Amino acid sequence: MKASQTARERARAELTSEITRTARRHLATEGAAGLSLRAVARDLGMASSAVYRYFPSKDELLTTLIIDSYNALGRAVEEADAARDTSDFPGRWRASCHAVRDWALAHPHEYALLFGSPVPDYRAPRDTVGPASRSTAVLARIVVEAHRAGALRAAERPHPDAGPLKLSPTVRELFCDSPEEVVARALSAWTSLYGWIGFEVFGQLDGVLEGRESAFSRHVAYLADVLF
Amino acid sequence: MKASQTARERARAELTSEITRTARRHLATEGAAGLSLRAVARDLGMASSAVYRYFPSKDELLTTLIIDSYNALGRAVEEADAARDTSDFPGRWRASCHAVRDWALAHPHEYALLFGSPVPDYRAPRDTVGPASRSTAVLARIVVEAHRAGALRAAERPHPDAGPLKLSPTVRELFCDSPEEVVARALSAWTSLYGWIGFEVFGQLDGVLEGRESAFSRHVAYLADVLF
DNA sequence: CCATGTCAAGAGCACTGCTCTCGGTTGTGA
DNA sequence: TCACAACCGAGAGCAGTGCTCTTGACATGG
Repeated sequence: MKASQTARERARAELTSEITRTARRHLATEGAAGLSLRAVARDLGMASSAVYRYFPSKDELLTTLIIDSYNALGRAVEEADAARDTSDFPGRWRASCHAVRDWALAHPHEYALLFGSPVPDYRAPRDTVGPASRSTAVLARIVVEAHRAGALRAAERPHPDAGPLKLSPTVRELFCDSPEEVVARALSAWTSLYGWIGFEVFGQLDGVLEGRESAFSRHVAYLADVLF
Repeated sequence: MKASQTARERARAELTSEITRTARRHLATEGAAGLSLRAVARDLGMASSAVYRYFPSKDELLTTLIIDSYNALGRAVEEADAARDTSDFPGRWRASCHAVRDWALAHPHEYALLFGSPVPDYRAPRDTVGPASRSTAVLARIVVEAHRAGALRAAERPHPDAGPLKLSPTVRELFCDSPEEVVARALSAWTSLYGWIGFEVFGQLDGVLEGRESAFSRHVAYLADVLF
């Protein structure tokens, strides 16, 4: 019952992963907009219609690519964070930020797929939210643990003209019992991180400055100053 | 010689602007990827091939749309800045930041065209760099003038582990004789501003928090703290 | 008044996502 | 063992895209 079904299903799983693999290769070279089901099928030596046996639509294929990319980014950040001493919160912060940037620069098209202009007529299904929050969860954890260890100055300097934050339950859970000021500063730093990286990946910094590595380090240090 | 040619040329100019107008409408509703020359021609009741008399390629049409969008954003920011008292540097900063955000939220597809994932196989011609820097120039001017007026604390707190910035001549000119620390902090704030706005426009903040207006104000205030 | 240059339109090419049908294979329950 | 059902690949086809080339109509200027 197992091996018998496996004959077919193994071939199916094989071909499915083969499709995603070549699709990922196309995505990395041509970009999301240039990803063509027909081209993928052509590379695999099969009819374009056959691909639809494995992915009911291009969006479905895109979804698995998105999930894979989120996981790849998440893993990279998790590893960078884990490589540092647990109590070295600024070091963990810097390492995680650089991990995001390194991954983004190494996989610009995947980064564009995750954080760039949304693909038209594509609605991200529920399956993506888990992997999507993986890298962000690392950054949030660093902030929360730093706050618990008393290594965070953020909470001590609440901003005067600050209205209350209306956070979603998910985010509130991510930050546990951290005070609002901490969450607000973390949100600010989070978006700022991706602002720089996005500009760098999308070429907005192209004619602006060289030596981006050290300039980015400075940026991350400023963000850390807001937090730690 | 003038009026005679004008008969033809006026018709040509008329149709050209008519094309860009409907193209801009399509862009605003469908997005850059959904912009179709054939659809524009259909809306105008003419053959698709006729459009190519006015724009040699889709990229060319896209370029004028990009320039228009950059100018619209630039004008919005310039007006917001001009509406404030010249010496109220934090106020000008806040107003300009909010102007960028307001324009972006009002024109999400145009924003995506300017700051989102680059359009595949599209290379921005030189004509775009002028309008592109317009909105950024406003922010830079605020920082420079604040520094000259001695209203900038940024220069007083240079960052310890900071390598030298290798700026392009254009940017160096934009910031005149401002010290490196000021430029670095301005760069950081600039990217952070667009990081938040990009996340908001592209839906990254969708399930994260409500009351974005006040949360954004807080973000801008943090950025101001880094600068002023 | 006629040659010249401009223009819109149509056909056509190569490409896309996607659907449907037609055989062929494979797996399974009777 | 055999038949039936499920699955699978290939091909044709539809509607759409950007873009090119040719054709015929029109206005303009010498």
